[in-house]
Amino acid sequence: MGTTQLESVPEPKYWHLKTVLSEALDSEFSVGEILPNERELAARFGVARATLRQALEQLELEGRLQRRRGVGTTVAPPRVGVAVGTEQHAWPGASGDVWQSVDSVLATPPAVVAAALECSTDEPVHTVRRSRMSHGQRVATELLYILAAAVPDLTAIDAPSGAARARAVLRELQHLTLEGQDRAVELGSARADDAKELDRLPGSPVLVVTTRFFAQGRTAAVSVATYRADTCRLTFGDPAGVEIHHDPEQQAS
Amino acid sequence: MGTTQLESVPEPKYWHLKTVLSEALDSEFSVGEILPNERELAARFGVARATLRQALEQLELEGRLQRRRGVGTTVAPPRVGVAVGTEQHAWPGASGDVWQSVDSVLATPPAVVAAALECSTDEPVHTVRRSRMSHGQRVATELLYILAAAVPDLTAIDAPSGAARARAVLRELQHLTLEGQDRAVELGSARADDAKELDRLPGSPVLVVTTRFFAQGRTAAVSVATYRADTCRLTFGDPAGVEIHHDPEQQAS
DNA sequence: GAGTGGTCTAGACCACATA
DNA sequence: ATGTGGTCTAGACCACTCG
Repeated sequence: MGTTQLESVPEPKYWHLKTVLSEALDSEFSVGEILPNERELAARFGVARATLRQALEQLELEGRLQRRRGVGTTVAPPRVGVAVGTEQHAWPGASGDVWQSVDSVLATPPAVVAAALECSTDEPVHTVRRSRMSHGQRVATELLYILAAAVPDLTAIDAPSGAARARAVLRELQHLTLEGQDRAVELGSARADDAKELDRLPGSPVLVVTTRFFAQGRTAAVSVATYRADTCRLTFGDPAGVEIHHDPEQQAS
Repeated sequence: MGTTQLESVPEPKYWHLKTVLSEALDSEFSVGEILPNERELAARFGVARATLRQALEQLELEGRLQRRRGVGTTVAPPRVGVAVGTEQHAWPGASGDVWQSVDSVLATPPAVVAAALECSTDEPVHTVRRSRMSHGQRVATELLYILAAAVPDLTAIDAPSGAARARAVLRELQHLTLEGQDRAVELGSARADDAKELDRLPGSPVLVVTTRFFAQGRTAAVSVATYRADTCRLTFGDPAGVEIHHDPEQQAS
């Protein structure tokens, strides 16, 4: 029989490509090194550029590559561990908080937030914008919604917005008794404004951490934090060493 | 001046499409409803199918749509909340555990796991495969690696593999004192085997939850759990109501 | 201005589910 | 057998960065 055993389950080209590239990254490239451009790589592997890009997209999703328009594709460093669960049972802005206040205004909440706060969409909330750095890079942005009714003394504040106002809101928050909190993580895609601040394109994958803070028998505040999914590994609970040399990313066995 | 103000920052077509579709989903479709097929939709919006697909991909990533080859595209139900942090400080397999054992073998660990376990790649580990259901759907698969040295009595077990063996391994584990644990969440793409079990295509986005268990002064076990990112919202900490009506997914403001 | 990645097109064929 | 989404191609142009 001249017919050799054909691939009974032919792997998609981009999948195979991804495997080959992944191995090449491990053995022939070092962190920060720049890869040949997409047209060159596609030609080298004998595929269309779109197919090559499909493989690159997955590798970027897994945190192996970093692509920047006008610059090129580089080998990404291992994901950084970012502690999310350590400030257990403390209000945002408590001492030791790693977030930096950017701005704050008093406004009505978007519908989704109003639902989480169990309030109507026309009840005023303080909206605080914060950002978080890690390893010299901005890794997350946050929108913090605080029921205006929960921090009544704040009406004395004059400034209508600004970082100083944000800090004043958070300072006021510390006087409340935190009765509990709640956290959820899910996949999302970056809104235009978050993307810009995180130096990513709109739509790039992010990990959305939603935290609800309970006080006075109700949900008093909600935080929606948006982390870069490509560069971050969120860590929880008992801290400790943060190693796992290279990250347990998935890949064809 | 005849020149009207042009869009100084022209939005990509697929981004605009995504916004339009997203609004249509909210107002004109109900959960489970099937959308027109891709060729039809592309024609209706006057774009190439590839462009339409780019929009659909993002909506699927955000959990708004579900696409199945040979079937069609349907409106996805809201993401289900899946508790991840409640069994705090208990071994896998303890009473109340929501995971179902599937199989177990004694083998040498992959390099990444060996690093997490701080052991060499030729030290034997029990590898237990488990899966997790929620709301009638399989939402996660897990590979649990347990240092063979940590459960020495197990050598008495005869069966070389199988679910019964898996349960025996976990039963043995309960005798150890759990000294602490460690958890991390990151984005990954489904390996071929996990994808099959989760009824997804290889490479689809998943949330990878890595848990390390400490006993006898070292890392005694490591769990790598793979959750469907499209359908799951991982919840942590103090449980409570799991509401947030529709999910704080990101989108063009 | 040259070179990069990002977007978009119009087609083709394939794998899969269903009737 | 038909219709669906998934893969792939070969081109074009655009937005961005940098020398």
